[in-house]
Amino acid sequence: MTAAALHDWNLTPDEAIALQKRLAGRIEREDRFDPVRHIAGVDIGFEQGGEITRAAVVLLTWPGLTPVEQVVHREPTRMPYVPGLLSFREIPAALAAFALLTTRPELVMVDGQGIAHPRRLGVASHLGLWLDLPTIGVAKSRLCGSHDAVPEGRGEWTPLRHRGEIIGAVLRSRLAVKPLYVSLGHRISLATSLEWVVSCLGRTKLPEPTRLADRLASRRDEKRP
DNA sequence: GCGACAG
DNA sequence: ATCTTGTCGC
Repeated sequence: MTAAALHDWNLTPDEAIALQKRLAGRIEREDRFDPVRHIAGVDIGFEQGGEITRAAVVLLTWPGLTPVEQVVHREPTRMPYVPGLLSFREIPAALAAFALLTTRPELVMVDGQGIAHPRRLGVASHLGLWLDLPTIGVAKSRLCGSHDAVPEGRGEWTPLRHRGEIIGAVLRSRLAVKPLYVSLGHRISLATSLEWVVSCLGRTKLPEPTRLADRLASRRDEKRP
């Protein structure tokens, strides 16, 4: 893997798919991280009809989940949304936003899939590889795989399977609300990922890191004070 | 060949 | 993702 290839985000669909297959082999599925003092939440939003990409990162303390830093990076949108190739549309902006942080987190939650992806390299995994940090994918809907009905109890979950492999968990974060699709991104196990997501749940559907990043990315905070 | 399809 | 009003409920 050359540095040039890793830094090229303007690939053809075929090249992007080939790159994902190679990078997937680098994903670490077991826990390997330092004591957590800060957790970051990342999400991307769009402005001006999609012409501008807006990346937001929020840093929260652990424990306590108190927001202590938040950054936003805007840049021209580079490509349209293509299922399976989301990282090539969002990661460049996310990396630029991360570069603005003054403190480096020990854990990152990303709005999107981790390895619960056709080629096992969703945006959370891809970003984890780039940041070389533990990441967890927290998606609001399914990209691939199938699962049984999710138990109704808060915190309960059922495995998400794809081609005979357990690629994630469908978690009931709130009662009577569509479940969350949790999958390991990088340097963390599925079991630990679930523990962290549940630990970061407030009284809303999304865990705090992702919820706050979501608000900042879509400017919901300034629109609805 | 016919759907499905993160954000 | 984004566009959008009211409305039901803790």
